[in-house]
Amino acid sequence: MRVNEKAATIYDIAKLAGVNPSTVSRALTTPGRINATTEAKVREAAKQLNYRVNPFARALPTGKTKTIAFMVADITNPVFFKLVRGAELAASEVGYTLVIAESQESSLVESATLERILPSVDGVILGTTRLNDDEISALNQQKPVVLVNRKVDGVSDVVPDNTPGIAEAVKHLADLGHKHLAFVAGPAASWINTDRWNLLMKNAVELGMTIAEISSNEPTLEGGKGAFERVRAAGVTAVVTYNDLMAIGLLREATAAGVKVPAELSIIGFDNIFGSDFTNPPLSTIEMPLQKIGAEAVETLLKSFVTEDDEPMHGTSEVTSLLLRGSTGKAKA
Amino acid sequence: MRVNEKAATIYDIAKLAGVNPSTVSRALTTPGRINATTEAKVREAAKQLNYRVNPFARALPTGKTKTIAFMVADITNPVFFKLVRGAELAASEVGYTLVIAESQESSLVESATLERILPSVDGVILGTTRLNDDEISALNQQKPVVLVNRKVDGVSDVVPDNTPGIAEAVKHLADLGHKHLAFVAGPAASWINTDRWNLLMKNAVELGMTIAEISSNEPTLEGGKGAFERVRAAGVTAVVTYNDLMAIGLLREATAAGVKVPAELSIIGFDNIFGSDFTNPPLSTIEMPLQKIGAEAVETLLKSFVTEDDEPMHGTSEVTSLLLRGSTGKAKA
DNA sequence: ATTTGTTTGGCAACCGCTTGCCAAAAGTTG
DNA sequence: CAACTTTTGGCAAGCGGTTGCCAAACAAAT
Repeated sequence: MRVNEKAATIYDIAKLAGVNPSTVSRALTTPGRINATTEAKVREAAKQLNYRVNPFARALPTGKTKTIAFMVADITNPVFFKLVRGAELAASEVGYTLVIAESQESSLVESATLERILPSVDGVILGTTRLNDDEISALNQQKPVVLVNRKVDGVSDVVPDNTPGIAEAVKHLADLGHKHLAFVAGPAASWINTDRWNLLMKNAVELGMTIAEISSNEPTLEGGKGAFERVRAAGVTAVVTYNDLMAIGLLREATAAGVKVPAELSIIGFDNIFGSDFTNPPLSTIEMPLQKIGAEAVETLLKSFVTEDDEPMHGTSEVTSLLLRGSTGKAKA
Repeated sequence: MRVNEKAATIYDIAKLAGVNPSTVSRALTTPGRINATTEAKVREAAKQLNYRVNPFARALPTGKTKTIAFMVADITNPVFFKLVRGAELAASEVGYTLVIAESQESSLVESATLERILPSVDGVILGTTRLNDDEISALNQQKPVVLVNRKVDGVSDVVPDNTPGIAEAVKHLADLGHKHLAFVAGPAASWINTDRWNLLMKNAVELGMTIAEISSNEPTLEGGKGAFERVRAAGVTAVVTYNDLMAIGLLREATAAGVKVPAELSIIGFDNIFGSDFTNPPLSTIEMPLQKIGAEAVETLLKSFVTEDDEPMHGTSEVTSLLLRGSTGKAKA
């Protein structure tokens, strides 16, 4: 079933066009280096033979693979879909191939996978990583690294600007008459968790509200569910969660416990993941421009391929914004 | 920031171990071909130099890339998550790398992407493809292809066995007293759409029910929403949709129109996608073993790499089953 | 001890493309 | 028209492995 005729090489083209293989190579890769008519002749021959460069043969002498690795902790986490799509689009647009790898939430698997994959990529994007700062720095010594939603000294990153979205959200809750908020936190070590909490706190205080941190939760449906009791205990009327998954877990637990959302409790999530509008009521959330972030991660990486100095780069922060649906309402009197 | 010492090669190892490079190559790749003590010496040297084969150098003479392409129409479609994960796991388990590519629902993009990626992979899995049968056959001439949820003559495939899930579902609806069903169909050209419809029809008729096909719908939220009016017009009490996305769209539209689910209308979807339990009521659905299907797709592809004959293979059908949640109920009297 | 068979490991060609170097050809300049 | 510069394209040496072929070394058999 497989056709056996081997793919055309530059030697075939050279023969057909009556030139040296090196001329073919140059005609195809260094426009201008070769006389225009010769180049045209070569291109014509290439087309005729349906030529396609062998990426491996090319990678050997150059060391450039035109491939980028995108590491995520869990492919099935909907947060990554748009991230991956943005990255994939940006990569394929410039002829790069994206290989996505899953660490299965394990730093061991992640290291092993990276180890295996590293020789065949030009750089790596760490979508979510289980690696610690030192391991990331070490990795960055070997191949360019771009971090998403995290910051490590000396390593490039792209993170969202949570400021506007959070300001809007807190303002919105204040306008609805809420006085006491809670933040259901995610992983303590997470840069973005800290950033969100700090901004939330700052904004809440500025508007004269109190805010409590419900800490140490798995960033999952279960984590949100498990935080419900503490949210109630905190006696707040509105809650912002670390992410949508937790918000949905919390929402369902609230409903199950007979607590009406948004009448008795307002909930705002983060990310606007797939399905966050399936809930009843649909979830209000602070949207992250995930696709743009994914795209920007590869752009940043691409830039680092050509840049000379080793200065880490920081993506121009993509802005978040509040997406109002049905899970917020007037504070219970 | 990048460390410059080049990676160790088999030549470095050869020098260190005092043998010929070819011996190193054989020691590392053909256990047994070389004297055990020599092999140990080589391995020791390799470890000492922290050697890692250059996959490109290896791919050049062998033509084997240890990479598989996984094509999907839309990365953000939740149906693919588990499919991709299953494939990724199965691939990395045997040292293969999976590159996922998105066709953006366009056969042009798909062809172009395939064109670009084909030289660097050993085979391709078509998760969902916009290619027509001829194009698929042509592709299959060049590199081994495995089709998911579709069948084309002469091409390997892995498809689920919809029989048990559908039998359960129809039985379940019959038990609830439903007499008149509808099937909200997906893409007419889809193998799996046809398969589902045929089975549904067969089962419904056997149990003495009527079933109407609401045809030609986009397999999306919108498609489901748009089918609502026709579902009502059909005067049925229960409906099975081509997939969960449509079921959710239909469910929401029904709710918006004041039609109670499941009291007035029972709904069953297909796939058990992420978020299908977020709805109110949570969606009952016929679950597909997507992760297993993904894994099996790569296993099938792997097998085709070693097999001599060109016979297409057909994955042992993974079985579907009914997942009952809250969207079905007694037929309205 | 001689013949025959089996291991073992070296040699060198090759996979397909890139690129530094160089000489021939063509173009400029005074 | 000589001297010099620029353009053009060929030559050949890699890039880092793999592998067919072969000879030396060793083992088994007569």
